[in-house]
Amino acid sequence: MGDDTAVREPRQARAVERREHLLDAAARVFAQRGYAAAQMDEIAREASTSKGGLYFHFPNKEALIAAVAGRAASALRRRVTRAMQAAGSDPVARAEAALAALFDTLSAHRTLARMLATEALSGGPSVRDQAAEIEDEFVGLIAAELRRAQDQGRLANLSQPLDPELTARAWVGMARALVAAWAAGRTSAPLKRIYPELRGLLLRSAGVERQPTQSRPTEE
Amino acid sequence: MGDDTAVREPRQARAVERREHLLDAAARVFAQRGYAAAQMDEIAREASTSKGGLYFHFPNKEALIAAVAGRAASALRRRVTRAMQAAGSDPVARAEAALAALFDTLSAHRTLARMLATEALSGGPSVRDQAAEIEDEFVGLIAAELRRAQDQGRLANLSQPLDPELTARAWVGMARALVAAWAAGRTSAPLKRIYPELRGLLLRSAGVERQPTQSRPTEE
DNA sequence: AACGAAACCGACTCGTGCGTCGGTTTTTAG
DNA sequence: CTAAAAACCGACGCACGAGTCGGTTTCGTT
Repeated sequence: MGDDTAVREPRQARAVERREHLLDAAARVFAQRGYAAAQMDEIAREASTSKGGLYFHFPNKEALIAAVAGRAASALRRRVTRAMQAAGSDPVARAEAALAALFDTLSAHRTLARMLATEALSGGPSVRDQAAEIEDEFVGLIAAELRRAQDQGRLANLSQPLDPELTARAWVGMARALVAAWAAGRTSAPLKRIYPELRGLLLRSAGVERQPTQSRPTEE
Repeated sequence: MGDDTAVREPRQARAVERREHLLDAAARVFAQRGYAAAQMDEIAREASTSKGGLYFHFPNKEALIAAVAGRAASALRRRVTRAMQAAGSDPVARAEAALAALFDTLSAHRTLARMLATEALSGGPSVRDQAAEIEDEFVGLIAAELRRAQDQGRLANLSQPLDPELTARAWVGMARALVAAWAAGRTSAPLKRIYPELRGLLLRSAGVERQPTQSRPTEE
């Protein structure tokens, strides 16, 4: 009787796997059509299952997109925190690494980019809030590093010391705007050219002196 | 028989006025509820009229929001170009004035802010495109000034000269992000503190040397 | 005043798509 | 092998809200 806990794993494992499969399909459809236009029927079809099967795993459309967004958020969180760790202890390097990770995660998955940059806004208020929370989390992360950088005197002495949170928000806004423009195909610049330039804008805007050694756009 | 054209003006004038009235109501409702959730019935009620009356002036919901957005866009355009003219011929001052005008127009009318910053994205593709076009127009305006500034050697000599369009996009992105955060109440900073700081971020990011004299946040 | 056109009204139609539910298949336990 | 639970199926019900339409009122013209 030692197999007490492991015994029912097959059930659970299958269920989890299935759920994941459904989320993948949902993510694709949401990304392509947007929240409102995405139909539960189509998502089911995309996952080669039926509406009933879909509704067995998720109580409604709202919950489904929330789950999709949640999963995307944690993937992003994982990548970003990893990049920050890899960047060592220099706060400027860490902040920049976070932004870089955000930037190329978004640009790698248009799916995710559309979710967070545009589509997230069209879902019900709950989704909107969720997206805002994710963004806030990042802003907080970056703001903390900026604060440390400030304390260590890594930023230029400005007439008035800059507000780390506000600056972090602006940074994220810049990144978002550039990714969005690129994703929508409204800029001619190729991605490779965009990031280095963004990096320069970011660092200069905060008055960083002695830039950290360029960390390549986090290849992976 | 010289009164040929002017004769039916009373009719026209009333019609225009009425149309304007309807657009006001629609703008309020769209701003509060968002495109999808706004109901034609409610808009009609808000304008103290009926659905029939509303549909007499606009063929459908899509056209209505397009008209609202179009009107907002031209108001914004008017303000921005006026601010730029008032700023004289210095390209840096002009670019900054444009941003400032954008910023405080948005912050003065949460209505408009929500339209352009968030809600515009949830309407059908046609509205999304319209919003993107408006943004592109601004980006172009600012990019042109940045280019001139560059030619006049007003920007720091960077390792690689910066792309004006990309920079302009980033600027708009920053402004949008800060206004959005403020409008959603997710930042503690009051508006008065936000703009000066944003201004600093903008100018530093582009490596502006010899900043123009501070143009007050375009009071009007 | 009398007529026609413009403007307005609101009950109704109708497409759409979310969520339900009785039933079927698949999986697991004994 | 058998039974029960889990997982899945897809036709249907139903609410919702855009847009229609026949009728009414308001306005300008003669």
